[in-house]
Amino acid sequence: MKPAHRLRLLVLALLPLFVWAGFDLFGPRSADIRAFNPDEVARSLRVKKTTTIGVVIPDFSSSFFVDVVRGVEDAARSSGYSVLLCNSNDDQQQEQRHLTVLLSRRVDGILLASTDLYSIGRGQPWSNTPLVLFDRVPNGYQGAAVSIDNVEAAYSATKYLIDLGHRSLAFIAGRLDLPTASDRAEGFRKALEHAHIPLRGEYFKRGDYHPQSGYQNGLELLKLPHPPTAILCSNGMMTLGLLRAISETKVLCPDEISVIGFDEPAPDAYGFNLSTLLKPELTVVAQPGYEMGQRAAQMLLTMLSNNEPEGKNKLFTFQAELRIRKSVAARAQ
Amino acid sequence: MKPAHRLRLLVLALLPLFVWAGFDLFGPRSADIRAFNPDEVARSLRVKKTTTIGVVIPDFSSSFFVDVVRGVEDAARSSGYSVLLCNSNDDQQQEQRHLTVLLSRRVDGILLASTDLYSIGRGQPWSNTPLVLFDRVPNGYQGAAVSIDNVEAAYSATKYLIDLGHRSLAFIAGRLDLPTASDRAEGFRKALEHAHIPLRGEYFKRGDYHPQSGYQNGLELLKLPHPPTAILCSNGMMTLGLLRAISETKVLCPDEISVIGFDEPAPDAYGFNLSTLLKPELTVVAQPGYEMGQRAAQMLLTMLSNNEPEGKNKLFTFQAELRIRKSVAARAQ
DNA sequence: CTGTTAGCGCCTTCAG
DNA sequence: CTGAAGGCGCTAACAG
Repeated sequence: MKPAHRLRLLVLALLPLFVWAGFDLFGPRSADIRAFNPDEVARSLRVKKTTTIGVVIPDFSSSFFVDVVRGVEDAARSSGYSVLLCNSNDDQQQEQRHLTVLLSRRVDGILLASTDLYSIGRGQPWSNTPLVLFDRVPNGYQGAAVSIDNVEAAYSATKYLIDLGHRSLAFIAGRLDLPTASDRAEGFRKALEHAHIPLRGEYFKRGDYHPQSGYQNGLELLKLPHPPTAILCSNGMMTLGLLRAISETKVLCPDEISVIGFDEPAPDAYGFNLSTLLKPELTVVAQPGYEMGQRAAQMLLTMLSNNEPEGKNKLFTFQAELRIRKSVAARAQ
Repeated sequence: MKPAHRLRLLVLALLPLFVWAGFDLFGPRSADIRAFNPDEVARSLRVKKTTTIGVVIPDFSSSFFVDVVRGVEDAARSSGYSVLLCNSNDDQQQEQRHLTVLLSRRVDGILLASTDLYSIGRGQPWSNTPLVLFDRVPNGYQGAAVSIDNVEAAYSATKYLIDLGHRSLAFIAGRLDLPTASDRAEGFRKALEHAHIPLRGEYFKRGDYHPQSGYQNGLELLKLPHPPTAILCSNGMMTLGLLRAISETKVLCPDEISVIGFDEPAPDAYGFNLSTLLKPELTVVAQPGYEMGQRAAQMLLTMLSNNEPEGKNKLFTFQAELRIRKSVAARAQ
């Protein structure tokens, strides 16, 4: 018998004595705040599970993505998961690097709004870490994803403008290699087509989802010999830039130019939103960012607990909501 | 000699032969995209270092904290660190739970804007995980922290109002148990005192840093028999609520009421900020959130690389900036 | 049912 | 310089 064994035996033999004598051996210890604090790293190594999910967003300035992350964080936390947050800054290399890091850190799953969908479509050799795409989902993607119907969203916003009498409609598109951008563009085109309104080339602007391009394209539109009477702008950051352009050129909104933006340009705060306080109060197509994040996380967690690395063709589609405020005016024909 | 050894020996003996014969044994493998993807979990366990930092913020709706996180993420990433993001929702229990989780996950360090400074002041038995406080730093805190001089910031904003002729000044305070809130209140009081302006009790409102309290307190102030001519509001979320109250009551700003808010109510986006587009364009005391986050992360990383768990009394203090826009009007005496 | 052991994948040390 | 072994802290499997 080794000395260690002998000692243990001794302790065990004496234990009842102490207890009987009334010593509170365990009370204070278990009441101690730092009770027992297991090493999750070691545990993760052993059980091959980190209880951590990685989320990669392309833009941390965009309140839409911040909302998504809020939703993800809430859902993850309530299931005991932690979230590793990565910002790709809309840079493919960064995104790749982030994904590599997440995989090497053995996250249990990944939530991704990709800036480089080509590599997703190609089917990355991503081990078999479960993946849920959000917001940016390739058409026909065969996997778990959450998104909105961008064609429909842009279509109905455009139709709203047309129904109010607008015939000179401009569109500021995002990066057209992204499905969100091309789908919104398609929705816009479709609505015009259905109303038999020709689309003038100079009214279709191609931006990149960043504020400057909204500003620049806005300026160009406003300074056209025949400026449009309404502009649909395909994301929140560009809308910011567009509003700036409008304010600088002193064009009156909505009197001279009507505007609809995609996304609230500021986070929803307990029922208030800054859009309400803008001049003019901005009419927007609002995506339920928080809910999308929550949902995406839940889908991922379900995949994890059911042990199904492939999301079975599940695409959850949310409805965008046209929030009518005061940046759109009716137009006499 | 065990069979395994024998096999290995054989392989080693034959290796040169294959190489000599021109077989490219390693080329394709090392050129493979998934090259070698080490298990960071195992590595972390071995080297007792996770290259991960935890950051705990109290409010994910606040664009100030989002800015901070952006800064943290950038700094962390550029040093190869990942960040575990936690939102305490201004709830002490959540915060405790998050901290416990972060410690059990063996993060290398923690960045914290605490909602429960009492426990920090008490000196938590936090192992010796390096900690950098940001934004919310107890007075006289003996550790690494980054913050702004809140007394000074509120003082100079108040002085600005006084210099413009205002004598009926109201203040909407945050949670006064937090140093940011009490310091800003103190700065406000000091400025009045120095100008020999008495502080009327009904002009000093106590909020909780959330939008509703800005709304509620704003409403109360505006409906006073003798309403103030200017309001200083101590954070961005409450300012949102206040603006809402102003807009609902149709009190004219800045003509009837001047307003200064703390923090930009929306994230800075490449030089544009929504404040510029609000009606009225909002004058604010802006904290450099992004820089604060960057700095806090850098301080932490330095502590890590120098292996100094105690930040040596280092408090880095940023300057807040009064961004004068159009929500403040001069007042004839 | 309790107590022991093997090994997760890596790095560091030490032997050859 | 190259290769083998031990062990980080944990848990699942197994032995008593």
